[in-house]
Amino acid sequence: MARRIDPERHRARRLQIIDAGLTVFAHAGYAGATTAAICREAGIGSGTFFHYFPTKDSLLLAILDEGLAETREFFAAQEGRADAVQVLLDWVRHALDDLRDPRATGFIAAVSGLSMRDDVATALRADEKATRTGLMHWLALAQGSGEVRSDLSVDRLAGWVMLIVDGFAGRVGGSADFEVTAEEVLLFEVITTFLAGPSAPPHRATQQEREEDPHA
Amino acid sequence: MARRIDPERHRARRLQIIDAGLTVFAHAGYAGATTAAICREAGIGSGTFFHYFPTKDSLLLAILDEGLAETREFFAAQEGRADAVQVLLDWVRHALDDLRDPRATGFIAAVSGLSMRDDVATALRADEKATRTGLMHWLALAQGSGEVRSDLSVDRLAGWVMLIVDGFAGRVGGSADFEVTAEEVLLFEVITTFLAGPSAPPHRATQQEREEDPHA
Amino acid sequence: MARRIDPERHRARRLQIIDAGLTVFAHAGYAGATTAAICREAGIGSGTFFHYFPTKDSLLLAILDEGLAETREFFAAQEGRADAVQVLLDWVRHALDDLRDPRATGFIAAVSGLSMRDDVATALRADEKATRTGLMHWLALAQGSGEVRSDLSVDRLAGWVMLIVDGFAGRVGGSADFEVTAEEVLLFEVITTFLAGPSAPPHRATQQEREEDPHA
Amino acid sequence: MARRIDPERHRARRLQIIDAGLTVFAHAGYAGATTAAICREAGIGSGTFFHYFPTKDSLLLAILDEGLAETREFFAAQEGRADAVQVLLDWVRHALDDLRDPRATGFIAAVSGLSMRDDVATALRADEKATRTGLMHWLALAQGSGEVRSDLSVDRLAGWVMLIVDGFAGRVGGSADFEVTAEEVLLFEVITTFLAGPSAPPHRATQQEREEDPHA
DNA sequence: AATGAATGAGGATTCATTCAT
DNA sequence: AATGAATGAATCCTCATTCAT
Repeated sequence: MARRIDPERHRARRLQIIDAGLTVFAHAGYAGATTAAICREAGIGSGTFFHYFPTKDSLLLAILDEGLAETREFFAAQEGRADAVQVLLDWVRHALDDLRDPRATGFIAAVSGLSMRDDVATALRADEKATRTGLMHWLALAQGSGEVRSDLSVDRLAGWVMLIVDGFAGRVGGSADFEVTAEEVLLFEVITTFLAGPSAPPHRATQQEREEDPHA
Repeated sequence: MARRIDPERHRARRLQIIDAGLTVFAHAGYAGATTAAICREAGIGSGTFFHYFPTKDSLLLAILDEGLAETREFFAAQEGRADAVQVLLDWVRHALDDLRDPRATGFIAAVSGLSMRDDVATALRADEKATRTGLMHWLALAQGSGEVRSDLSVDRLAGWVMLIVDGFAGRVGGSADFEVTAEEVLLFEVITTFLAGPSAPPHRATQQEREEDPHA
Repeated sequence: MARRIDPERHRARRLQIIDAGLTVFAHAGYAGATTAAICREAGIGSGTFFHYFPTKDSLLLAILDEGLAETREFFAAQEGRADAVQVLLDWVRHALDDLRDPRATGFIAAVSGLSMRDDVATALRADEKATRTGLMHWLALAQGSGEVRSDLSVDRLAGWVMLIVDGFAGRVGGSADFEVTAEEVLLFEVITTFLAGPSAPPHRATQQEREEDPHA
Repeated sequence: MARRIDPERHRARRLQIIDAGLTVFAHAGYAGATTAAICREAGIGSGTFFHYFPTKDSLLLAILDEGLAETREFFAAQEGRADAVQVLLDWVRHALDDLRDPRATGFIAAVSGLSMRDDVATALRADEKATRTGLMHWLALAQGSGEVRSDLSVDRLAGWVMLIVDGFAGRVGGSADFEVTAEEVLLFEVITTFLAGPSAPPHRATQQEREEDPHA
């Protein structure tokens, strides 16, 4: 009787290799990550690797795809919420959670060194578009309720929020003394201030409220 | 009349190779940049390349050194100025000018993929430290004159200014529709707002208000 | 009621794989024929393949053995015939029929590229020896009845008949515009002429002339 | 002062590698010929090999090209001759000389196993077309002078002469006891008889003359 | 018997680097 | 100083074969 194909097992192995790839890419960079090292990390033979991924490149793209899927899942999970601004901040929190995986920044750095490659660029664009689209939806709502500045298009707002978060991610990877937990407060301040816009700084208002609140 | 070694000529050739390296690294990434391609770009033979740089790595480090030197030159040129805040903004302008070289973002991306390597990390840290030190000097002055928020250390302020500028640089490289010239206004807004801090709205209009309403 | 091993079924599967091997070897050459491709062609899993043949090599040798068996069958079927020359020509016809299988020439070409391997060389020699032996028998009879030239040994005659047929087979595979059906007439002419020998023109027209002009 | 590019040296090295390739392909077949073995045979490092030939395939094609060039040279050297039939027989002699290189038949066998590959097929077709064209020229002349049968087109005649020579070449490689020198007489007989055609066997005439001559 | 996931030896190819000229 | 031919270590990948189910 034929051995049944077990999709569970296949998917598990695949994720195991993806995880190993993430680890080794993050530690050694893409070029420095030999398939042998990835196999060692995954605890498999080289043949098995190529049984699951036709090329080393395809593993990279699979990881990027996984990231895209995660992004989509995040936004799909927010559907139906009413507090647009909180969704935006939750996305930032979500991004920060990713950054707590010590491999994240290394991987991001490794991939950014490959952005001249068409396949990588396409995958990166897909991820960034999914994020941008997701953010724009809530930014539009927040603009509608007056919680977010209206002097900039939602597209531009989304881009700038991502810009700030990306810059933050770069620091996390770059400086050893830049800790997510220690710096996240400031991140929220900067983003909130930015979204409030020049004429009605919300963060300041919030702080004032706080100062006034204790007496209440 | 034996021809003496001409240091001028030597330095010119060296710069020529550095320039070619910058171009090819930016276009192809570090691993994708073969020494052969760099030689072609520089219009020299491979032997000549290794006459000037012992290894491909050393060329990369030389480029990074060049960047460090430029950073130091910038700050050296500001010495003696009295308008601290303007110096800070001039540094941002200076960084933006660098980004107008189309190779800049590609090179930055290429290098960030190598940050796990000790030699590269050291060079990057040196550059970032020079910048940070330079900024901190003027931030301290600006704090002293009350033009910059004092709730954060100059170290942290410097880090965050760099964070924002780095995030900006990442966008310039990443999205084709993110133009330096179109977006720089917003960059200045974000940085100015950040430096002003939550309690002091930085926007010009806001600043004018401040000047008019110092007693409040 | 334990299922007994079914030799019929086993033999059928074996032939199915042999047939697939012939097809794929012919299309892709020996090295280019992956066991995976053969399995696909045969509609079986790789495990099944190695259940029937211990190695890819052994499949090749089995195909060659099959050819040898066929050769032997052919000559066994001729036993007892009296018309030696016709048997020889029937063998040519038989060889031509083989060539009508479009896979034949591809397979022959593939195998000839392996003739430096001892096992293949041995198998090829066995086939060629069976053919040669078969032909020699009838050539000897034909020589005895004066229908075939006697200035050459039967061994040499057999070799040359095979040489011509092999050359013909090579053309069938090599040129798209060399059709078996169109060219076989000439093949019979050349072989007949060769077997008749220099002193006895074999072509019918020529023979008629001869009969009419015996004094010349 | 720059090292001068020495085209002589380059061509010599190239031929050296081609020669080694011919040897190893003939001995081991194409797939069995590792680039390492070719380099060992040529006495060079693997890097040098790929300095002269971008791929192992390209070496094979270069060898085939060399064969094509040789074919063209042969026919170019015959230009202006008046004895068409002798030119044809000289071509056969030329082909036999090639076969005296013990590597020739092995190489031919190796290549015929690759004829399903487009690049190889194209190269083989080019060689065969050059030969065919060359032969057709002299066959036409010989037909004009009545020395060669006219019941077949020159195209077909050329194909059949090549068929017979190819069959001969196959035997040289296949059987250890098929010696060029011992068998070439018969080759000339078969070809001459074939070209004379059924109605006027020229070889027979010649033999009759011989038989009559001794008495003269 | 049948399957296909897992394996790893083997091989083509790349490319930084050396060195004779 | 300048060159580019020569080098070989290092790496990705293929594919015949094994084996647990």
